[in-house]
Amino acid sequence: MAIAQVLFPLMLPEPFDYEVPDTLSVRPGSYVRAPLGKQDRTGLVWRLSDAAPQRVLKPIQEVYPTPPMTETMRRFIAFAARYNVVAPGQVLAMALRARGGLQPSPERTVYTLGDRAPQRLTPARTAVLEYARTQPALSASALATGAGVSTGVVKGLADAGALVAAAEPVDRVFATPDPDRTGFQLSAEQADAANTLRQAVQKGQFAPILLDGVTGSGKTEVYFEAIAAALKQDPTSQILVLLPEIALTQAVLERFERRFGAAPAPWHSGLSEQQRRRSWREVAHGRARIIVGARSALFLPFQSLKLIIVDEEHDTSYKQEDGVTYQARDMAVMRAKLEQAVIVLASATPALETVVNVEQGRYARLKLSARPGSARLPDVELVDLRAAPPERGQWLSPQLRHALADTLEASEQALLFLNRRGYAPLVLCKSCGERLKSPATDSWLTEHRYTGRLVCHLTGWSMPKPAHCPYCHAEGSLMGVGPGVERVAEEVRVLLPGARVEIFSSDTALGGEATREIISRMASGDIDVLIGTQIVAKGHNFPNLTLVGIIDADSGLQGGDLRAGERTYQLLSQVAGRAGRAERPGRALVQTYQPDNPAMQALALSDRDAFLAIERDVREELQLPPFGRMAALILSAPDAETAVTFGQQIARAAPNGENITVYGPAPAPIGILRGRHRFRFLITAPKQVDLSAYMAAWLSRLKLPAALRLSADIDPYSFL
DNA sequence: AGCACGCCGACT
DNA sequence: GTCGGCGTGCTC
Repeated sequence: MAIAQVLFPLMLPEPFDYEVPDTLSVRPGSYVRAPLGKQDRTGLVWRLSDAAPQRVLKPIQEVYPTPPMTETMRRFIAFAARYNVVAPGQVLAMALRARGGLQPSPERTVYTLGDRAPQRLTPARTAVLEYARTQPALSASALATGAGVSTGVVKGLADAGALVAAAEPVDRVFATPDPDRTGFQLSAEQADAANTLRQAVQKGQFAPILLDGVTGSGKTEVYFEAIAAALKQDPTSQILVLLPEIALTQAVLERFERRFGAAPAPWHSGLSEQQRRRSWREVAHGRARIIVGARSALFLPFQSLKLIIVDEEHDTSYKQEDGVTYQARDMAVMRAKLEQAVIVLASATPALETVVNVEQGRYARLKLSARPGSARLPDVELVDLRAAPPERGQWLSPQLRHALADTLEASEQALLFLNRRGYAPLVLCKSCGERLKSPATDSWLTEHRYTGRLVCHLTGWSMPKPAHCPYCHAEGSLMGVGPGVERVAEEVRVLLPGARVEIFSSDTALGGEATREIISRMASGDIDVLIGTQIVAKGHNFPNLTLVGIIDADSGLQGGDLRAGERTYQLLSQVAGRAGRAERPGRALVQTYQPDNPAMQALALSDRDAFLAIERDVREELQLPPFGRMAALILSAPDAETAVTFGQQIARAAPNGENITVYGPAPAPIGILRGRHRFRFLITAPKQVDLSAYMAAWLSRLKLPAALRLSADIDPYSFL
């Protein structure tokens, strides 16, 4: 009797054994339904074995009609689980996040014109037949709505034989992309880079390549050629393009569609259940060729993955912090290695880790230096706020005010960047001094004037702005402190009464439609001053934009984050790069209280490499990543007291390791979240130490009450 | 993740 | 006396 070891998408320590009935064809990687406890659950056959069973086994109930998960993918799941110190089942859960994708598409009934005319023709019937003549096959309700009648008329015509019913899958297959459509006109430098990528793809081996190109140098056009090469190379090849969630816009998908004549399969958190199962099924069957998605797309069960693109590879949103903690860019490199695929990391401001990998010969580098046409990088000027601060209650320095007025005078556009949503990031009571915090979470409430609410940006909780202070009950004493985009907009409207001012943040641009509208109005010159958060940093091209103002360049430098300087540099240089993309020269004004900070100096000189060199030396000196390793252990408990008590116990259980240092427990950066108190340990070790194994050993020694939650974070991003 | 088992508070 | 709270542990 064959035994199948089935892995379930649950937090179980190992796969479970099942009997394989003779009637079923079960292979390693098969998706199966098997009884677990009271009910049947979906699992994955991890291995087959013919050892004698140690106990009476339950039989597998069903094998789903999906091609088995490849051996490579199963090895990737095992690797990701081990590396990130979670159960393999938890990683499998990420690979199976589409109920319904395992089954064939549901079908619906659609109607086309038949060859028989109905005996009796009423006006309603005529309307339906007329409408059906001009349309492809439609459902009864679509036909009825289109013709302005009820579905009964459609049914009647079908019964009479005037309409013919046919079954059609609800989830359509994705159209095959065409690599031979004319691509973009490439410059010599771009064509060189595209050629190198093409050759790497044709070799069919693991090859990590940094595509290092300044903003506007055409990285996308270049990696499109690598995609075209992979499509041509092999009719089954699949290509994964990872984008930061915020960059996954309709406009980006349309760009793929223009180049390849077919829309790619999308994968991100905003998909509907139907779209999700469609993408999942088509990927698992190997039919979807190009998949464009956010970080979680990395865990899709590809059949034949030949090329991975990680666009904006430095972007911190590749670091997943909720649930299973992982760095999608790093996991993508490992996946490419297992798949023997090419991986392209694209960025104008690559992460230090990536640059060091290039330096040490592990990654190749392709450089794109020029902006096509006559466009130049903007001149960046630092505005020293210590010397010329804005007036009280204002956020624009005199220098930036003048520049704004000049820009509008010249009929050009300006962009003001402030990475703070809402009106004011802090609300306090003038009378008792209390700061308003989110319930059960240690985070300030942000005032939003547009909606009149106080919002917690961490949990999404909100309430209308109260008339009385909730603590001392003074009336009208609540005051918003500090700037948000709404307040800056208010200031600009006073300064430039005639200007057309618009706010662009995730609050004002929730739907894809609103986002597109604001971008197209900016592009066509219908907005004079756009005030935006991080959302404006990504890839929009505004030809008449000549002034970028950065309101608070220092905001990213606070907080205990070893990458704070790097991140600030990356974000600000990306925002500054929005200015002057067409023929007009651009100018960026950076307001800062720390003009001597290396990140600010590098911005002013547009000298990324000098900045990275300094940053690199500091990290090497202190043996920080990527020269040393770090991990965090996060403990969360319903109250601070238990957290502290068990924190001591956990600290005592830390295994000894040569050169491994354990710091903590200390309150975590987000000390209280959703009513849970969080503490954390920080672990540092030399590069060669296997910190994942160390963390796993530590966790396995602990037996704690279920109310406590403990999770490891390998290569943590924020710490202190 | 479900689901059952089990041991302490307020109800017919 | 029981109904039921959710803490703990098991599922091949």
